[in-house]
Amino acid sequence: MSVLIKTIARELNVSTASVSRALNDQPGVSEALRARILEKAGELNYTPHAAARGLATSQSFAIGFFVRQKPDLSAHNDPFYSEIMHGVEQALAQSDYHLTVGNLTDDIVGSPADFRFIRERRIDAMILAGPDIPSDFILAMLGSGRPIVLVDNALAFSPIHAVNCDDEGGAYLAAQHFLALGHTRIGVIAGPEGWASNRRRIQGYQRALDEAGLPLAVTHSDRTTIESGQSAYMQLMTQTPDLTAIGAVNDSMALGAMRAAQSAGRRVPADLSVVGFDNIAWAPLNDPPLTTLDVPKRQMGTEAAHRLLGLLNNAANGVLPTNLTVAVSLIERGSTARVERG
Amino acid sequence: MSVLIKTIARELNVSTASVSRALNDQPGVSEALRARILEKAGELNYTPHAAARGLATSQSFAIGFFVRQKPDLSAHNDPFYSEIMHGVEQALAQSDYHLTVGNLTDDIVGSPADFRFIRERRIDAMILAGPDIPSDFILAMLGSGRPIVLVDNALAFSPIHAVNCDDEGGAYLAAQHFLALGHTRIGVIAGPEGWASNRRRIQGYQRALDEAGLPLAVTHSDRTTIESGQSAYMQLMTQTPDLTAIGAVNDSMALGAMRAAQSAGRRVPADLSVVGFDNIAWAPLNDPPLTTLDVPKRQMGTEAAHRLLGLLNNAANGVLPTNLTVAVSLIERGSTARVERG
DNA sequence: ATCTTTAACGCAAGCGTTTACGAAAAACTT
DNA sequence: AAGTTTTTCGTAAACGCTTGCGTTAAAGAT
Repeated sequence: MSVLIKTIARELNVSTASVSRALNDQPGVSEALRARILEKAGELNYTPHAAARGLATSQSFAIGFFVRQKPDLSAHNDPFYSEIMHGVEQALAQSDYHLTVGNLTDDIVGSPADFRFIRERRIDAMILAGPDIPSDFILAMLGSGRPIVLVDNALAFSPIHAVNCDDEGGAYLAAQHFLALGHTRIGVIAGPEGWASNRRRIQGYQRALDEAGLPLAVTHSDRTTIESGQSAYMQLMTQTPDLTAIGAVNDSMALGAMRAAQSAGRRVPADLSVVGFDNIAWAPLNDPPLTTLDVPKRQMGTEAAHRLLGLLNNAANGVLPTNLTVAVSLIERGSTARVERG
Repeated sequence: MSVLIKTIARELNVSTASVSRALNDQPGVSEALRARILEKAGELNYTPHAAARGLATSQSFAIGFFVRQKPDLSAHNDPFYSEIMHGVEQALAQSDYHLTVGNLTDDIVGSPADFRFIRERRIDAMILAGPDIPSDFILAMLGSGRPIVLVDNALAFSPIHAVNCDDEGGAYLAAQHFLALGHTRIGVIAGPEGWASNRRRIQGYQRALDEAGLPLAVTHSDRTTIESGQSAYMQLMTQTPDLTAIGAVNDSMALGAMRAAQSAGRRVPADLSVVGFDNIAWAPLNDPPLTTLDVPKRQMGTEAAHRLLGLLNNAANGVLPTNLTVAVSLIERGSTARVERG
């Protein structure tokens, strides 16, 4: 019926042990035998049985990609994590591992102890994505001993592998862009103060303006949706009506702010420049197309996967946790312009 | 160390066979024993070892979600399949199965014979998503004997389970909407003639206009992007300049057409009504917000998953292939209006 | 030519389940 | 009360692979 290791062994009159060793490039087989085995395996079109191998080695050769979707995020329904996942999948395609996915629901983060993927040993390692994963949960997962890398998240106190984008640097870039266009009265629209990425993005703006000796007006909102962008705009403008440039902490808020400005009679970019963050899919489709910061989601995925594979190979000698931040780049489009003189 | 079936057996002084039977609700254990075993299992926090179980039963308890991304589709970068995947994942969360994902690259569809997920028995069943999967490949997968359901695809000649949206009905709805608004000169912008869903959508428009005794102008394009929407608009308008309503075969093309119309000085919806198809994420964000047909992606995913689970359970008595088409609904937004009189 | 080291290979015992099959006990027959 | 059926449970053999250990053969050292 199906061709097993013992099929090859029988046909070649060798032991299954030798076949196994040959197939896995392990020492203990002469080159001559190895060659014969490999050839026969190809000829018979042999494929290892994943479960059997898994049972013997207590590995699953599966990597879990688990994301925690904020309700907010599904609102601006952005293929952010999908893109990252594609990156992961792409990187894994070269390897022996395959990808299994899951959603970190409230139930799961609530009681990490019965996270089935771990308990049933269905994965060898995992990627945890999303800013809203409780650190308790992360620590619990860490306790399972499996390699983990965080994406779009990080632990403040405990060392762990993580890949994030350069929030601070990106925001700094945006601020520089404003300054280069001659803006001097600049504001930023942000989400909840608690989110780390939010804070870093604000800091980026702050640093640039500090360097230029200019003030920065900041408004917080409790969400990061289009609607909250609109209301944040109102609030910001009543405080500091003379702003000529607004940076938002993400594209949704930027879009909201733009809309609010437009319906208040201000033209973008003639009267007001605005830049977003993330470069979500419809940023270029807006009217005017949104200037924003592109975060290389795909690359973040492949980076995370490569790190994981590295950990899996050197599982013995613990690689020390690295915190990778990938660079973001400014995409100049139609929503920013040189400030009107006067 | 870790708690196994034999741990429970030893503690209770019974055989591992009984424990296994009790845990899987199989006959052959008295209710009394079953209860004791279940209790002890809970107490010890026992979890089955997936690989071992898989080896014994030759099942993996994994379901594959494989999508073929058209280059086109990644262009309008729409979380279409991600949404479907979420639906699948959600439905599977209740079951014993978990989800593993993969991309159907050219390599894979090119040589189905070495699709590792199948060969290494890593999955019990699969969902194949995307209109561009060659039927050769689908047939090859079918040959593996595993349950399969197609999403956003269907085989013309061979019976197979599939879930699609009601392309024809949706288009009919859109046409009705135009008619109700008083439009009489209506056109449609479509992609490649070869695509089945394209054809069905055109047919929907056609049927409604036939019933109303009105003509329908159709333009094809070789892609379905924003750009091709723009050029298709030009083409359509040179042929039939007096159109007051345009239906597009998807939202990207609709947006392209709208943009082209606007830059040609026509106001939407005052001078021209347009409706899309799919209700992609940025449809409501456009200016004006795009009237379109919402296809319930999430639901398509859960339906597909439920079908698969059904097949998995009745694997013995072959369920006859069903072709489910889910209803789409018209979302009226700002891009359509009553035709100007005169 | 003998002794020691090293490499090549086979044997067999796992890995943690499930599941025929058979034995013993319990439940019905008449 | 003895035979028959049914239920309950245990024994042991898979499932397909990996790997520690022992044996034999090859190679090196003296």
